[in-house]
Amino acid sequence: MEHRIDRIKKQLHSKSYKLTPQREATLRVLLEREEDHLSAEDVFLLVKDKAPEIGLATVYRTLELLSELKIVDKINFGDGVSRYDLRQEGVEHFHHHLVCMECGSVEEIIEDLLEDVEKIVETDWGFKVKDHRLTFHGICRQCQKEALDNEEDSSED
Amino acid sequence: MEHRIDRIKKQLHSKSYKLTPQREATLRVLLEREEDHLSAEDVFLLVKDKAPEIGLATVYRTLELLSELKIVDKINFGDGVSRYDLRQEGVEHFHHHLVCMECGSVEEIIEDLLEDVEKIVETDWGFKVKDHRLTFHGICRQCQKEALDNEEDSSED
DNA sequence: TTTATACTTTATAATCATTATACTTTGACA
DNA sequence: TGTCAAAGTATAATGATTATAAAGTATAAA
Repeated sequence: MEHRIDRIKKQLHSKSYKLTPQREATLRVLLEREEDHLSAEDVFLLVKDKAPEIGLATVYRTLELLSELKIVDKINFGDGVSRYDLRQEGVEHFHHHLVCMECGSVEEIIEDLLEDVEKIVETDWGFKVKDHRLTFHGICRQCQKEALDNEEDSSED
Repeated sequence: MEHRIDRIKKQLHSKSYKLTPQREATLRVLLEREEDHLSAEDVFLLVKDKAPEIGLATVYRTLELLSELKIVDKINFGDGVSRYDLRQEGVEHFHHHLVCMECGSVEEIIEDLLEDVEKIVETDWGFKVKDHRLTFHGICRQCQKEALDNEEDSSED
């Protein structure tokens, strides 16, 4: 983890930003909860454990900064809150999400499934793609299973 | 246009909703500005011209209703406002968008580019896809052209 | 034509995420 | 040590959306 923080520190310095204790605390939270999709509020509460004197606005500013530098991705699943997601190292594109309409869980897909689609867009529409956001809405494996189980139950009475 | 309104009226009735004058006025605005991506506020202001007595909350509720019935799509480009987009008739899936990072223009792609990708998601992740949202961020044809022109200008001095 | 019932709409207030403001603190460097 | 700019804090303000309460409206039975 120290390694990644160091790397990010360098990224900040290269744009003449500093890695202040507050920013570091925020980063550590994001690193520790990498698999989650935390809202600004979530991040704030978790950072508060490490650095209780931090303000909400600072967390917002830090997340905004990290987002500008493409260290995190700011995503929006349409539930009214922005969520912040650490970008995989070395992966230059936005990853995809599977949002379950039943339980609200979010899975990630790291691999790029869109290379072919991007080619089509670039040639057919003359649009130079820089980034993409792809979200599937549907039913996750777990919820499909549960739906099936319930069906079996109800057919037994 | 009357034809489409009639069709939508039937869709509403089939779920026992009524096409009230307010709902009709809202729909007409959406039909007239089909190529735009209007926010609730935009729709409100435009509907006010037709039916000045309408309230903002009614517009929100109408858009929410139309969205539930899949007559419009509620989209979010991350600018803090939801936008509402009439769904093409007979097209059962969400369409895609090309958002220009330079001029902010939004182009639409109606064709489904994701059939293959969805198959992969369903088989590899066991995720039953119901809908998808795909947005590309990049530079539109027009802005690419302008950038090129400027480059030529500056190389002339 | 009344009356009952269930929807709709309106206006306004409330909510909630996010941002702006007005200080205060910190830390590098002269 | 003193100065200055970047960062941070607390709090207020903003702006999109939603909830609420009161009033209106259509429909169908009496």
